Amino acid sequence: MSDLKTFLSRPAYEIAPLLLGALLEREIDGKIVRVKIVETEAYDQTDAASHSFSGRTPRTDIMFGEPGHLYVYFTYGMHYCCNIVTEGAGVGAAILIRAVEPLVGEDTMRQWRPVQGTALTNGPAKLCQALAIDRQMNGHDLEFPPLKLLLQPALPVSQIIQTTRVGISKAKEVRWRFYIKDNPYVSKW
DNA sequence: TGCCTGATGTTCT
DNA sequence: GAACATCAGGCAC
Repeated sequence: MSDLKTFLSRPAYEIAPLLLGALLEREIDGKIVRVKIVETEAYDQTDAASHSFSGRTPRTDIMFGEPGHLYVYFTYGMHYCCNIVTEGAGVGAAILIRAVEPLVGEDTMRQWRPVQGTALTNGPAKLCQALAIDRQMNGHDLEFPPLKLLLQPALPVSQIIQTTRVGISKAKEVRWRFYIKDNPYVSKW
């Protein structure tokens, strides 16, 4: 198993803070876009707010698969959100990418999402639009183009804030949301 | 500045 | 048929 998949073969709530600062490299129409992950949320099957809580279905099949793949779902009739699958095959766990910071190719991202300022990527559905991620990317292996996850050294604990999650109706008390302190791209919700 | 609501499709009960 | 891991725009203050 690759280093990336070995790294991700642990509980989602352990990995979620470690993914802060990691990079995503996306290739769109031959152009490279690189962003830094600044906000994550962990979900697993013991968690009533998780898609995998009620068992494996055709929709959540990816979450129960091999770690290191992308789980893209469609929600509220208009939005995509993307998750990184963690733990082992058969365990329904994933980490929602809630916000990223543009590093390279911001112009390309604004072609897909023509807005000003941090609204480009400061929410889970927004970053999917800016990175041109949709259902066709569901199940993609993050070791390969056109979307790669590049791990970085863990951030100092003093830079990481841990809170309850947002935008959910169940299991609100679970403190599995992590974000980088003082980063302007962290979502306001 | 902050609350409220409409848009809209997929999934599961 | 209802719920939903959202967002943007409108209106009140």
